[in-house]
Amino acid sequence: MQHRLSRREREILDILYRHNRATAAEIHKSMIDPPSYSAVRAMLRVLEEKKHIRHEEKDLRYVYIPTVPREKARRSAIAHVRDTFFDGSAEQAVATLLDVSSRDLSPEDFDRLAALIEKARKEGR
Amino acid sequence: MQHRLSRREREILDILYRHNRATAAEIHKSMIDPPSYSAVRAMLRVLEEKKHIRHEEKDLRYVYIPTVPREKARRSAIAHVRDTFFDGSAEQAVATLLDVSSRDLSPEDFDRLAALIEKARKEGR
DNA sequence: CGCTGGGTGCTATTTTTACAGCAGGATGCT
DNA sequence: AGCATCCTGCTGTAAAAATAGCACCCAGCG
Repeated sequence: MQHRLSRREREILDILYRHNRATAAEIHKSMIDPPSYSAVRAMLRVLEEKKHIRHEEKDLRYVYIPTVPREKARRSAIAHVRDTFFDGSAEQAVATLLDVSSRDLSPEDFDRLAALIEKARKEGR
Repeated sequence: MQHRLSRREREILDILYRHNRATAAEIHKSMIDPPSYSAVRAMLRVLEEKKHIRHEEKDLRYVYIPTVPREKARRSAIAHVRDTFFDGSAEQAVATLLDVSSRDLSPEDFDRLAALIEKARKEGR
């Protein structure tokens, strides 16, 4: 389902997940190597037809929103990365995640992470 | 660059990252809703032209390998998920990762995870 | 040897994607 | 009112992707 997305469709959807919601103009601005504005709008129409997104009207313009809620999408995205690149090992995935993110983490972040582990440990029982 | 991949190309590349290396037949078998074998082979040729994969010859058949090493691909994949779905927060990403994986984690895994955090904390200084 | 079962290389075709352009409607200046 | 601006809706089309179908090659076997 999610796998049926074309390159641009995935790009647009990723932008929507980053922004939570966005107008056609915002999406256009966020695209890398963006096509014309009208091309973006055409894709939005297709994405909507395929039920990947929907829109609401806000101040006379459309605001687009993914139909699959972010919470659900993020879970499957991270599980997919874990399984594709880390042989299903959450541990390895965390290791890489920490490594890639290390320069942005404060001591407090580490405290919170440690607490997270303990929480998961207890809940796991 | 990585973003220029079409739907099937990404699918094939993901399979290659899961398997590390694979023959056309193995890839074909691993695809969801697979097209004909020859269709897969055509895509492999295109992927190779575009330098996303290369092949080695093993026992008279081709074994395909991603040109971008797994280690590098996994780092950018996980950073991408973190940024797209978790507002760049490694902490949130770890939380979801643990949640999604919790039923597969042993007490020893939690020990290792805790150790991982401490290690990252020290290295971060 | 002659056939069969894999594999490869190449090519042709259909379907999808990616894209741009234009008409039309509301708003808000000036 | 007239004009510019920003939006939507629709349509056409070039390019790329997805796919199938050969022809050919080589190894193994009866």
